[in-house]
Amino acid sequence: MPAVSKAKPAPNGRGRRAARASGDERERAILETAERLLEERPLSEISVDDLARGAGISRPTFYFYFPSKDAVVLTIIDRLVAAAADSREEALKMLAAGEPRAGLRQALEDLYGAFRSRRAVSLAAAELRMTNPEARELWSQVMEGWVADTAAVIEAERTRGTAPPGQPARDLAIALVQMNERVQYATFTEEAPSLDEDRVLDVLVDIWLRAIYGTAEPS
Amino acid sequence: MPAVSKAKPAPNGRGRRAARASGDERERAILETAERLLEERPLSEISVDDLARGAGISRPTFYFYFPSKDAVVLTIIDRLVAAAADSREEALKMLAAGEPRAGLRQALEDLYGAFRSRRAVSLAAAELRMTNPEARELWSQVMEGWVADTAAVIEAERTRGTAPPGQPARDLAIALVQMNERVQYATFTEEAPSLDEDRVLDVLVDIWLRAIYGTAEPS
DNA sequence: CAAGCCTATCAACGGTGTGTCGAGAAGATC
DNA sequence: GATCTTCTCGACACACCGTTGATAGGCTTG
Repeated sequence: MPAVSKAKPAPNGRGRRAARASGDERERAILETAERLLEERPLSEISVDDLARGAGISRPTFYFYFPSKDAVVLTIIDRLVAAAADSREEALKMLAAGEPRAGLRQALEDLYGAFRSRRAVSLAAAELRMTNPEARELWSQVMEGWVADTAAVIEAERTRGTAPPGQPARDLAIALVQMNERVQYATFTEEAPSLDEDRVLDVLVDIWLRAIYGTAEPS
Repeated sequence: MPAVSKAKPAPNGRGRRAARASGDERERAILETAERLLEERPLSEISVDDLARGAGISRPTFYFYFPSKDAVVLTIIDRLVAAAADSREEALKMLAAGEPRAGLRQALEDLYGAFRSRRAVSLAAAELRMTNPEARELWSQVMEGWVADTAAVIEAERTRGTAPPGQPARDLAIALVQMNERVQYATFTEEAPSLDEDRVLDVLVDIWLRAIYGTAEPS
């Protein structure tokens, strides 16, 4: 991969140029085309040519704006992730101050909503993660954020004496966060065994509560 | 796709011919090459040519034995799934008769082991699921099997009075089974936040027990 | 304003991978 | 030994990728 022209050292790390003037519109057109096409078919069935044509330019010109198809999708995912991070902060405030059940429900609901509202992008992220290390890294950071927050909440509840001891808080957090990811993904794709859109949060909240606050002493 | 010669109507539905004599060895060679290469790199970085050369034949000859790279991997996954299904039956016997904690632990351990012992194939299955409908369908059936069994166990425990009521048994089962899939996948790939090989079962068993047998009444 | 310099564009090329077609070789079977 | 079946591959057509080099317009700036 030869240098991406010299240019200014890209404000965003994603490798697309700074972009100015009319080129800005083109760049937006590419991103919008990508989002539009992702509503229709999976990432693997979208070519660079599709993106270029959709944005009204030729394939080589596409490469003037983005170094690859993956870079386009990563830019889109970046935005989704940023939006979801805001949701997370909101949710944590609510959780920190009070009622566990209501707070947790609100938190998981916001999170679910953030991805539900951009279903196609969420699915593309999962697809890209399979083949693209950068996407893997990005998603890792996202997961790590939620795990850290969740672990902190669990620790706090245990210290407060409202939650009983058990598995290490971080381990519990990892499993719960990963459960949410998988269950939500299944719901989005409506794959074979999956939870209904309107049941998924009830079930997840219940498991979180039992895992965090419950003790299981089967007779 | 023109008819696969006429031949006998393939014993297996996967679309490869019945194969006889020396062709049998070739077919095995292809499958073994695929498994070997999957230990080294992801499915997306293996070409039909790699498989052909690995089996000592040319690319066109490969197509005499399998209609595509995907078909090879599906055949391999088929076998893994069959082996795992055996594990499942074993595990259920143990669960049906007695101690929930020990039984459940044993069940999840067997399941984990079945996929752990063929880590590369398990990861390839996950990768293929993203792009191949047939792989998706196959995996769906696998998940459905475990969900059905798990739901049955939960129902039974509730009827026996050993487990309290709660979310519908099937919904609970779906979330738990999907959690296991995701958590185990993360452990296999050692991705960013993931559970240690030797902690993963402790954590999963604990969550299952709390989700099934526990009630959560946060103060 | 002419000379230079960025931004933006694309035709054409070379490369990799896929799947098919048609022409055979090699070994049974009649 | 003629024929059929199994098995093999060279050569092709196609799709997609990423790069090169040439060009055209705008915006400085001396």
